[in-house]
Amino acid sequence: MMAIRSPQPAPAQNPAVTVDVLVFTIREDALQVALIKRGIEPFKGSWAIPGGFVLPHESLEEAAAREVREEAGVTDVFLEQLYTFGRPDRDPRCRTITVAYYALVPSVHIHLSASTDAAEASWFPVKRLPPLAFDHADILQTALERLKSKLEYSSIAYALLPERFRLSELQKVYEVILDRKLDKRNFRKRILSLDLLEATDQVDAGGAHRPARLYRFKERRIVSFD
Amino acid sequence: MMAIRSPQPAPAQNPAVTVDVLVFTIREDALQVALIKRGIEPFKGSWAIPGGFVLPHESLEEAAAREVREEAGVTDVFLEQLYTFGRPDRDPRCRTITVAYYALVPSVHIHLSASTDAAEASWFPVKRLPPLAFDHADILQTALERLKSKLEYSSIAYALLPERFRLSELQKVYEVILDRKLDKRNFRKRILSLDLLEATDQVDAGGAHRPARLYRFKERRIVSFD
DNA sequence: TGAATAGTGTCTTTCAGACAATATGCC
DNA sequence: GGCATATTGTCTGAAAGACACTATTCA
Repeated sequence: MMAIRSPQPAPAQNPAVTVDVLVFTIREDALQVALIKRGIEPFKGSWAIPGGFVLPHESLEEAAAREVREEAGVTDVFLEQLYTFGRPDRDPRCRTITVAYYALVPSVHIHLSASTDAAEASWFPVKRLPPLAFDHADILQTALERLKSKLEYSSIAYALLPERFRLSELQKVYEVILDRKLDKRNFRKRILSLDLLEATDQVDAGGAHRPARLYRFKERRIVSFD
Repeated sequence: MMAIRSPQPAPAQNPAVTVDVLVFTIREDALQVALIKRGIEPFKGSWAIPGGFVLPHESLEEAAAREVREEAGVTDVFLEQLYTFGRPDRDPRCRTITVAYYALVPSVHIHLSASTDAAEASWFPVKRLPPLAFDHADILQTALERLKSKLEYSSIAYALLPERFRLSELQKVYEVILDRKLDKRNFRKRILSLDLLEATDQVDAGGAHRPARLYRFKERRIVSFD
């Protein structure tokens, strides 16, 4: 069976396409996200997820990686496409479709840079966010859900930690993302049984207490379990 | 700390944005996908995933729903965004970014329609696909992985079945998507323990054998378990 | 009565979760 | 020796997976 439908012509003007990147890290025992304060209208003075146009020669992922590099000065970070947001009215200026990515950077000193159309850049704990521009609150919510669910069945946590870490640091990553306390014995039993980690022969240079053994991920890449 | 980076200006011309939709159904005990035979260059004569431009006034999801309606003549189907594909060279004509969706339609007679730039539309079992245009083989692969994983932890199977169905039909849905046989007793025990189904007082009008009880989903919407 | 599918129970293993005491290094 | 964190095991309940026979209807 065959029928003819009316064609949809190419629109007179294409929508603008941007890539927005949520850069997450763990700081001060909290999950934090990098935001910029907008220096131009619309939403001048509001905080927003950093992003920019996709250039003609680059892929979406390359555009996202460039954004992370410009924003946080880091390369080789975990970067994954999140979702594409395209409500017709999401940008009052013109039709804009944004492909959102999220990046995970290790909890070390990350130097945020403000871009030209941003007055300021800063980390915010995801539990204490300022009002966000555009539909960025939706995007952030989507990212937090993805992060929680991926943490449960994959090894993404490696991307938030330095190469060597204490098991208690790894547990803290799980706790701040899942937003609940975990039992130490059960956590260690489960995480070690996954066979993703190996103990190193080093211990940390901690404080006035028993030093902890340092572990590392056997592979510093995403592995799914379950 | 603050640094100034060079701005990325808006590109002289925006990329084209399309929505492609993988329409899946179960036919002849196989997972099948609707494809169109391209009537125009490039890839004239190749099979492709149906799609089209996003119109100025519609959201991405509305564009995808319109595509399903035009292609398969059905509304109210399960529809979910899959992934956005944007390799710079994926369309030889011009920079084109496609937001891929997938739809699940019940295994009843679906009347496929060819659009104007398609010579023909047809169902293909996903295990016997023709060569596909553009990067559509990648898109299909991504969809199959998503479908398998969502089947395991959500109730999407409802969208592939009529309102009332035999448990053996439901099991078949799982088997053809996961591409492996399942044990009948374990399958029934597990699926019934999820408390998503309810038995109706009807049995099917089957053949020369004991009739099967018909079940239905308590809620015809996606529910996640695990 | 034979063909075809429907329908059902037990056992074993694995995993998750509740739960508390001892060990070690540093000051 | 006191403090702060590290490290470790048992029990219980739930769920997954292996596995085979009886029931029912129709031709």
